[in-house]
Amino acid sequence: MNFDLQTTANNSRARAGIITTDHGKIETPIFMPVGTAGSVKGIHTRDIEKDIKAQIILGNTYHLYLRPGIDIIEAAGGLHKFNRWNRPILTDSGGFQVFSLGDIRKLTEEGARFQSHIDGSYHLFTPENVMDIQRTIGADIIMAFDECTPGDADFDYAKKSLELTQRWLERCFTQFNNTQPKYGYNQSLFPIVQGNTFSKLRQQAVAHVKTFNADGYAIGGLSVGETEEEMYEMTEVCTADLPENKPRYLMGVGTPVNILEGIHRGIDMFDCVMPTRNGRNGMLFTSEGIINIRNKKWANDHAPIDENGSSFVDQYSKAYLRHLIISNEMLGAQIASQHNLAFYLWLVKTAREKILNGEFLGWKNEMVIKLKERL
RNA sequence: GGGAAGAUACCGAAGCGGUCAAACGGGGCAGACUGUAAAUCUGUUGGCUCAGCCUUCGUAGGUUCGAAUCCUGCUCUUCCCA
Repeated sequence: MNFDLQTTANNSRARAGIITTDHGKIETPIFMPVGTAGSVKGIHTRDIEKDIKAQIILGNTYHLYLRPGIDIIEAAGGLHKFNRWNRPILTDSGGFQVFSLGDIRKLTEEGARFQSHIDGSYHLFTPENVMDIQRTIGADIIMAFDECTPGDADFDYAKKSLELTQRWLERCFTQFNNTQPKYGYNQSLFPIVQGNTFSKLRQQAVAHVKTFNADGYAIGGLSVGETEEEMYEMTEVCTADLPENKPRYLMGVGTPVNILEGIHRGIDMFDCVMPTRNGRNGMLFTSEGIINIRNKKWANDHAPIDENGSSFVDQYSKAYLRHLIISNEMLGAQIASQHNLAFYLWLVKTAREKILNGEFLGWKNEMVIKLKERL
């Protein structure tokens, strides 16, 4: 994997670059649709590629390991062949599930013992087997196995947790470096910066991850309950010290505003379930603001969902989409998800253009005001 | 024509003398959702000058300190027999 940093804005840390993988190029800043179980919920890969114009999607180690199981993915020839997405894929390690499945998991030095949310069976994830599983899934970018702490964790817990994440990271790289890709193309391992909302811990974490000279670096443990101000502050603390010539990935973020603010602070890659999950639940993100399409005021509004939207689904009327969502028709969830993803990809593409032509900061400040609007 | 059961809020349906403006489900309205245990979850759903008051349980009367709950007439619905 290679990263070509093209431009850095002069009055912002915003950057434009190109990541090159064996499955193609990714123009940054980029938003990566989340496809946890091997599918971006409700959207065909054809539309992900040609309509939404996504350049890379996510998968999740935990979910794919539990179902269908890595033996099946291996027999398919890897996730790209299994889900027929021939462009870059990034897999999350299951570290986020250490956080979100908090009730049914136990942490030890060795790893995390989980109970499957599907059948209650017990499983152990270690840095080593998570690397092996991600080798088998075959994503272009794989993530270190970490502990993601809740936003309200205190300093002592955050410090202990970071230290565990750091020891796990050493083991991740050892295992990664001692194993080979299975399908003939390269994989890159991204470490994850933790440290919760404590600048000192974040700085220590950044210094530690840099020692691995990785192909890219992720910032984790944000958008997990802390305030937006804390999230922005921690992002800045991290990007200040991360290498310029490597992509930075802010995990799990966020709202369209969060993404613009993240780009402004030097982030190159984002992922979030919000466009798809919130879309299924009737929330639309548009360049004019946020729409709750279930609200009665749209019932007889026959104007397009988003007149200037980049997706073909944007020409469906608000009244029709509302009818579909209210009626629990699956097409409604599909249209809403597709619209939101197309909007997110339009947003980062436009941000990239503005960075390249030197207009980013002014444009960003205008957009942030509009994007917070409730229609 | 004879007999039986029943009529409860937007719909379905509990309640069977006081703690009932009335359980529960659906529908309606609104909110939440940030490396997806989520096509999920939460709140609300008679009116008002809103910690109180007013009007509601087919309809008209009655019994009672007190009725959605008991009694009588009427109207309608469903089922059974002819």
